[in-house]
Amino acid sequence: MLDDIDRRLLAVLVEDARLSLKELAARVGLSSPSVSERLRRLEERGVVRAYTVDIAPQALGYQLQAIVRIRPMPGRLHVVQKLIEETEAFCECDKVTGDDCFIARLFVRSIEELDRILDRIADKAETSTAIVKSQPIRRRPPPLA
Amino acid sequence: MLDDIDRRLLAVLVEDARLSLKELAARVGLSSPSVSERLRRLEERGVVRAYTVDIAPQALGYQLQAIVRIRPMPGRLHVVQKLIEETEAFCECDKVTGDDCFIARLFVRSIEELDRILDRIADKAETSTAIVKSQPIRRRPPPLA
DNA sequence: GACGTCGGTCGATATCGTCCAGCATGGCGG
DNA sequence: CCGCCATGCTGGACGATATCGACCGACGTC
Repeated sequence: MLDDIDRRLLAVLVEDARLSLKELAARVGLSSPSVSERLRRLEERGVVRAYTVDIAPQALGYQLQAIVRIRPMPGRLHVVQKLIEETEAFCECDKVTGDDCFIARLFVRSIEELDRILDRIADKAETSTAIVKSQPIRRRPPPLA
Repeated sequence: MLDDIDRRLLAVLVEDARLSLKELAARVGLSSPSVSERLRRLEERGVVRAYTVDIAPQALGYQLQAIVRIRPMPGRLHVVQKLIEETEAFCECDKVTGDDCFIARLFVRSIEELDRILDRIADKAETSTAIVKSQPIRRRPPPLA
């Protein structure tokens, strides 16, 4: 599905998605129109979902990051999901198998803010909160091989 | 720290980090040299950590995503952390407070692969695995406001 | 073996990025 | 209160880059 050049192209873009076509072309050993065409097709096929920017949460004042496991009370699943989605501080949420229905990541400016947000869920779900102390692995794509 | 234009710039870049300076300039109502200078400073100050590409894991053959909580056995913390870091399938790992020492995200091609990877940790740590069924919120930055 | 398709290069032209000079604004000291 | 400096913006010129069209070669099909 992806050939070797596509993979190298993606690997380069993971590092710097703003490189010029010319530079990308040089890195993978093609001409820039070819690279342009390959990118177009990767986008079209949905391999590339988006080009985006990685922003340091600290720079925005978010000093705290928490991972919350959320188990809605019977019959409250949809209400809880909606509440999570509408809370902007939740920056990632997965619906998973097992007792915990949702696992979500939360960025907050303070413990008080964390408490305030979790309080709003407290009567509809049980939550277990873990504060992030460090990130041995910060978001990376799965191996391209 | 960040003014309104910086925030709008970041908001635009989150959506498409490959837009030209000219286009970015038009979106925030400045000239392109100004935008260029603002980006340079956002990068310099560490607000922008990187420009990157969001790749669909399915396109690479990763059909399964799991979230694993990992509790190393006494004295095994560093060995376990090293093992996690060296396993490329772990694409995110946070060290957290609480009983679970690590919470990690794993991309795999099959249940067999998941089993194989967790087996390598099994004698050094207890793990609880949750398979991701859907993603109500897929990675987004915290509110820029 | 001829033909169609796909993916590539090359060169011309349009578009964009960068550099520079000059100008407006806001904060500060005399 | 006024002048001065620092900062950040703009516009235009010029070099760099993207895009488009024409063409080429490899490969698979009939």
